[in-house]
Amino acid sequence: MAIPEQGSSAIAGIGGARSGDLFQILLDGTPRTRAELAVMTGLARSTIAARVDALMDSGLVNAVGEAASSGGRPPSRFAFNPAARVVLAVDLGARHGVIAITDLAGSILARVRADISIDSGPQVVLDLVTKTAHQLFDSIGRNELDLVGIGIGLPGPVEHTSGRPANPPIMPGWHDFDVPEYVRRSFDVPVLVDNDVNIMALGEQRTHWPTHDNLLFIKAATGIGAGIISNGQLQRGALGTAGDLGHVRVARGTDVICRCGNIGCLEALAGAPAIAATLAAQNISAPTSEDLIVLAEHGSPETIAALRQAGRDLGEVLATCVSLLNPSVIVLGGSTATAGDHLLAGVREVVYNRSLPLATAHLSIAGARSADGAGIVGASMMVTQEVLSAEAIESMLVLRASLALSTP
Amino acid sequence: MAIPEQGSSAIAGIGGARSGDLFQILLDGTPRTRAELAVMTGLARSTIAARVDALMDSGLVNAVGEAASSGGRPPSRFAFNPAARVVLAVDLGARHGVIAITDLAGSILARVRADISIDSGPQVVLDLVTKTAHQLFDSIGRNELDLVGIGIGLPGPVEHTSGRPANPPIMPGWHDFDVPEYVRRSFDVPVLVDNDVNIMALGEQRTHWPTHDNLLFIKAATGIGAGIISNGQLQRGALGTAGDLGHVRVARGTDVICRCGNIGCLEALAGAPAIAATLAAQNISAPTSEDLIVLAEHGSPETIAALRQAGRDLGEVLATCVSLLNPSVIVLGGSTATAGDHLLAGVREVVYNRSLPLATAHLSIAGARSADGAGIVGASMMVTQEVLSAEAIESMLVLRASLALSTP
DNA sequence: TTAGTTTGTTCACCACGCGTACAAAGTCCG
DNA sequence: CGGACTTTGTACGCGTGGTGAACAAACTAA
Repeated sequence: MAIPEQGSSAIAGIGGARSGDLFQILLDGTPRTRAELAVMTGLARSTIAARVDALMDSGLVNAVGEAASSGGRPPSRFAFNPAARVVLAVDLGARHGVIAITDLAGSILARVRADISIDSGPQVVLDLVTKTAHQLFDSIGRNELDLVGIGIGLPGPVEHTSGRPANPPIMPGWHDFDVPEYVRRSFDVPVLVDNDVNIMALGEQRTHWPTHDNLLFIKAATGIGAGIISNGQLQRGALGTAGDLGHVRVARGTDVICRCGNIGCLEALAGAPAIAATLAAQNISAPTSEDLIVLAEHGSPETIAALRQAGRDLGEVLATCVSLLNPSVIVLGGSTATAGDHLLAGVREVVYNRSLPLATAHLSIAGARSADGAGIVGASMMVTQEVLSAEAIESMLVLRASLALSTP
Repeated sequence: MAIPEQGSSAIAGIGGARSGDLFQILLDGTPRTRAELAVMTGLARSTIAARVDALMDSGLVNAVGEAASSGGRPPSRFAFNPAARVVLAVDLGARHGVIAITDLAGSILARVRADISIDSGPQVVLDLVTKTAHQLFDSIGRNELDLVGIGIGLPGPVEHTSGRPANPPIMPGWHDFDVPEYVRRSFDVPVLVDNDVNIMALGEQRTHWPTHDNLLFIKAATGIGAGIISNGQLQRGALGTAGDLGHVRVARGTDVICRCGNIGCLEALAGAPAIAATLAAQNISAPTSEDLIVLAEHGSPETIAALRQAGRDLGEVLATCVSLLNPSVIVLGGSTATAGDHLLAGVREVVYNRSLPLATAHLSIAGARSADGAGIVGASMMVTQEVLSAEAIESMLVLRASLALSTP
């Protein structure tokens, strides 16, 4: 005998769970049956059926075989289909950039690394990006109409809401340039722009630390910057320059002059050029970050010592950050962090010594896990987070429905 | 001739703006007409009328006279009625606490300052709080049924989601005590608990800096702590200990031992006891913060110098915080900040010198404006923010409607 | 006073979602 | 192997909520 479903319809519709909300449940990728979705949402089975149909029509949800029967007719299962659409993810550095097409789960379908000088100015750089993007679409034989959005990471401060760089030091000509507007001339989809460190932080958090809502990502290379995720959200500050740790003063370096004109800046002590200079003074040549990595791998004592000291300097600043933000993880990325675990060791040494036990008891300090491409994944995530939101899905489905009506 | 209202009903209901959402618009206090609300929400005038009626029935919205006619029947106007319900706001310090009843806008209707030793333990303290609360209700002659929630600020780290203090150093017996559960035995309403600094930060931001979404509040007294508002939201960190700046190392104090066992802590240099000790070494007695304020007002050069130096030490730490968080305001509160503008001057001196121009160009550093009671207002705001949310209002109205049906 | 305008209220219509009924497709047991 | 049972999937009547139009009320302007 079938159990009568649900009671009073006086409170019907209060939940207000629409197709978009249903989709949010499926976003984790787990295949689910209609019945499971019904109990999760509290909606009637008939309603779920209609919603699932709409989502299947759009392609965003796929049937993925049947589940085991529990004594009756075996239910079919449905899951989010990340392959339904694609995202264009762009990570631009000072001298080169990575342009990639990913699916909706952030998996890279195609990628190209190109030599791009960011100082050629926005038009030149972005034209090259869009041209490369068209080629990528050709190479994987995918329709450009499947593109739902573009995410771009830039090596400087960006006002994320408007997508305009704000006084970027190494990006002449980019100040206040309307990146989304320009890119949308080539691809008419949402264009989201952010600082490259923020994007890497997002990529690391979403892929490797999903249970940690308070993560501090550090990129240590030529410059030193931080991406802050608090309460699960990227924190960008008032002008989008949050995380700019390069020019924080460190006690040790009272006599070191930084390129910013101040003395004792973290970057002037622990930035990649500073480490190279330290080694040069000991007659060790390591002009590039690759050199540094090789030296560290071969166990050069001077290199290891220099990296460890850089880690201590960085750790001094991070100890303050830990007290202020109380993160549960610090992730160290960037070329300097990749050269063995020496930087990491220096950071750990100082942070665990300096901070209160309460703040460090549950604090992990780890190296970045997405060796390369954290930026790409983060750029893709930034887009999907916005484009796959309940509201966005909802309006997309409504649009499709009205189109279907007008062309029967 | 009347203009036909609205078009296709195919997209009807997509907005999903219910009574709760309507109420959010009215929350700013501005009186509005039904017609204005209709264009703002996009809902039909008839729908607005029903929603407004429901809100008026609940008392949360009041008619506030008529607006000027624009050639036809003059419209009546409606506005949020903060007097409809009350909030119990409690701000507990180490040696005394303030207990107040506020309206829904945070205006204080009645308040009492009581001598409470926080180290008497949670039961004793909270019993006194609830007893005092009952008396306050009597004194203003208001029904306790009008109470919608209780906000409590405690002088130590609190896990806000559960309302349990986490290893608070100066609150023996409070660790992991379920404050909401205990208080709810006396008043069966939502009980929200947070760190006192967080609450003060919230109060300052909501009352005096509503346009600044990135605010850093500093309380400088015996201890030194920060409340972080980023992106309009309080940031509490992984364990609720974010903002614990007291034990960050400052370069100057390499030989000062702090009570935490470490050396060079900010608190050991710039905390109120440290300032008192500096003055005592110069044969100036200022054991309490009131003494300090009097001395500063009378222009004692030693006092001013000590405060200014404390400001510089604090500024050194805040310079790092500015680089990390990129706030648009830093607000200095607490007894030390109240003793003239000397602490403020020291902070400004160092922060503006140390930080990059980009971060400080639009940065204000100001003294707290709610001389007293920022904690109370913040505690009240914390409650209203939750209790007046769209969802909360929605379910309250639904509840009222069903009660009205059952008792005709 | 009268025409015109805008607000406030009532009411029929319509779409959406719910719950029920029933067919379809399995499992389990004799 | 077939019938009893269980669970999924689909079709359909019904109630609710929101809309838009019609109309009454209240005021301005000529």
